[in-house]
Amino acid sequence: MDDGSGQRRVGRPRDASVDEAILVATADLLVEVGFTGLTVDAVAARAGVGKATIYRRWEGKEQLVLDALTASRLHPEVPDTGSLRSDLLAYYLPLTEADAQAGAIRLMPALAAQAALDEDLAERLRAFVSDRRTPVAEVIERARARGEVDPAMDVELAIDLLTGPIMYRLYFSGSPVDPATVETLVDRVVRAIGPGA
Amino acid sequence: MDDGSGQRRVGRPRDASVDEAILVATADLLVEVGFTGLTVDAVAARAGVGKATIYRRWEGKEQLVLDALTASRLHPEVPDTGSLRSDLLAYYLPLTEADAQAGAIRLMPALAAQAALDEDLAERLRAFVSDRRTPVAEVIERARARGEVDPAMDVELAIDLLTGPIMYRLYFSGSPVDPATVETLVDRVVRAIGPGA
Amino acid sequence: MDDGSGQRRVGRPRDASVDEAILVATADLLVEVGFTGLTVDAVAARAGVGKATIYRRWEGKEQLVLDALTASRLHPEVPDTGSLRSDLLAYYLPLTEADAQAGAIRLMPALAAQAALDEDLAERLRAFVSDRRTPVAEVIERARARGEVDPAMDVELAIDLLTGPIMYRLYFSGSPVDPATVETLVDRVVRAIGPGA
Amino acid sequence: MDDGSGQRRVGRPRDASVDEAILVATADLLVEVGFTGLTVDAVAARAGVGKATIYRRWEGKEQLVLDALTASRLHPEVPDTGSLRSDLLAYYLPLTEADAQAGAIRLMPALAAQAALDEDLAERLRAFVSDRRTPVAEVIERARARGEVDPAMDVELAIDLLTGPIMYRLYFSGSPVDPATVETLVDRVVRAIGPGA
DNA sequence: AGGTAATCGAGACGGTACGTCTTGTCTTAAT
DNA sequence: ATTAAGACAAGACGTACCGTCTCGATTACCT
Repeated sequence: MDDGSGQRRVGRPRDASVDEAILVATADLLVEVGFTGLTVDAVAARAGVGKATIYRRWEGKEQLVLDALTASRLHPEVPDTGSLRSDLLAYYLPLTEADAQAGAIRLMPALAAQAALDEDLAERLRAFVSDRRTPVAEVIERARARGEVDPAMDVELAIDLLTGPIMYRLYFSGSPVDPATVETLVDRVVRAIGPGA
Repeated sequence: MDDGSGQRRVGRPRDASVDEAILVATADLLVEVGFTGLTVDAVAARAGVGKATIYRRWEGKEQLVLDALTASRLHPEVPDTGSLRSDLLAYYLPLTEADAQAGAIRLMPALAAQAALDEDLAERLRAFVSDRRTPVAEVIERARARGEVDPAMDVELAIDLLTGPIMYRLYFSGSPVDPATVETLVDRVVRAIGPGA
Repeated sequence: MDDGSGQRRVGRPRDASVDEAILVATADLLVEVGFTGLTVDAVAARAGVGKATIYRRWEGKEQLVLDALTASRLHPEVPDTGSLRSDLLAYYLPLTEADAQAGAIRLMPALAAQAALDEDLAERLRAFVSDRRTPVAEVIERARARGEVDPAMDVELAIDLLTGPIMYRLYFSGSPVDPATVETLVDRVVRAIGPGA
Repeated sequence: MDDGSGQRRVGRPRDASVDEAILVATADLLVEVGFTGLTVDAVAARAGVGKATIYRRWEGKEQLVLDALTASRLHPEVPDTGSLRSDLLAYYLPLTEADAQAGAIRLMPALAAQAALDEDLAERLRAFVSDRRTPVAEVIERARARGEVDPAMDVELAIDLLTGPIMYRLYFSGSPVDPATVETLVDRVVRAIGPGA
């Protein structure tokens, strides 16, 4: 009889606490030295692990970092405040805090750059991004049920209208992402996706 | 004898054709191997140039790439078709072509990643981005003069509402950027920034 | 109840066929890839054995190789042809065959190199070498009894005079070790160790 | 106009002082940690040199060590004391000192082991060995001119009769190489290669 | 018969050296 | 002073091997 995984394992099984140690070391080092400054040797040393143990689990630095991010993700709660506008503000305003902008979100361009050369990484990156979008989709669908959103509006594009400008500012234009900006953005998007005139 | 720049020059003057050769080699290689795969040695070899010659002119790979991008830019003409909607479509629809998406635009995440560690590069990146935004700003201001845009609307945010979602899709979510999407996007943004109800 | 060895044994006894398989795999691989190219992983894989099983029996690669050599040794018969000269030729001429020179004898320098760092290995190496010298000692002693050898001659040095030049040629000088050379060598040594003038 | 080497050199020439520094560091480390304990990283660090600089000049550790030995060789003076016996003692007795046996000579087995896998190294090793044999050859030829050596005696084999037993003892049999032994050895070899009875 | 304990194949583990690669600087002779 | 060529120091990369360890399964001995 077999377990559900269908995976017959011989030999010494991988030590799950090692995965944990590596991911923690990676996350810590990312904060300290950034993506480019991160070396696999440093991760191995910090985690008290051999380099081979890292390369046995991940193909390279990018996959490792992506996993470190994924593992440390705080699945944001889906806000439910009663109105589309306040739900969206509840979701997006925390992004204006310095902490949020200094954290994991900073690493996205490096991953996107690498993803251009590595379809596997690109796939994982898309999954990661998609994961973060789910709460917003839920908020919008709920609003649509209440009649606050144009029935014809594509949810994906609606999310892009919110997240896109914020990321664009953070990464490329350097314009500030502050509460006032987010509020204006949300107001404009609420108008854009509301029921047709 | 001195030139007007007040710059005292001794010895052999720099060969301007060398700058050109380096930038062309850089641009070619970027297309072939991407940003991460680009090495300064390869650029030097391709350009038939010593590495010192490159480092005498640029501070590093990132600045070089940024200049290669800037040099090869097609300063897009500011469209003037009579309406905000058709002006914006004239500007953004070309981005849906495969060529455009495979080209220089692909390199932005790598530059953004590096810019996080290098304020000088960040400054140059912002300038580059700002440069590309000017035509859209002009289109929007013209529309505002015609009464098509809310007088209170912040132009910068308006541009972010258009460019942000497109870049976000290209780099992170992997969703397609096709003519239908761009058209829907433009329609929604036109509604969002139109004169208040 | 105890066996005569005074060794109290509990648990599953060691499988003797496993020793054999490991030694055979080692000997085969030595011929194929040489001492430096030999890895314990490869021995384990070839023998169909876990690495721990090897390390349970030997302290390391060198001991293993030395045992593989010892196990595969063809204890050369002590020649007895009636004269010192023909006895010595009977013993040393086989060494001029390509097979002999390509085989185990080739591995001696690697073991000697390692022995310089490992007194235990050095001891085993000396025992191995001494083992091979015994037949020659017997030949010489027999000759001495017949009056063919100087009573004052040290047997050990006599053997060194024969084996030393041959090994030196094989390992270091690269000079050929052919039948003519061996014959001349034996003739000279017979003269050197013969009864004093 | 070209120099005699016929080698047209462009680019920065190799820095000869770097070769020196690397060889000195190698020689020092060999004494401290032995051949097996020697790492290329350690040589680079000690020499204040990048690893690539080492690999640009040598193919690996063995070639480097061999060059370090060759460079540091003290071309032993050819003794000329008037008799074959005393010339040979003048040459070989110094080998009985602990210093001599602990030094470069200790590394020969490791090199010989590697030479079995690398024809280029084997060639260099033979040249090194041959170089050390020259003085003895000269001593023997001079003795032959004086009538102390059998005109038919092959000089190479004569040298093997002296050096072979000494090396064999040092590397394999572990028997001592002390002044008394060397004296006996020389006496016996002098008898072996003297003019025919 | 059941318990105990060392064995087995498999392979993960920490550590460490390898040889390659890239970066940005420096050195040469020639222009 | 600049150029092309390429050597240089520094240090990260990903691979390989060593000798140890852990796992589940086996195989004897000893109650």
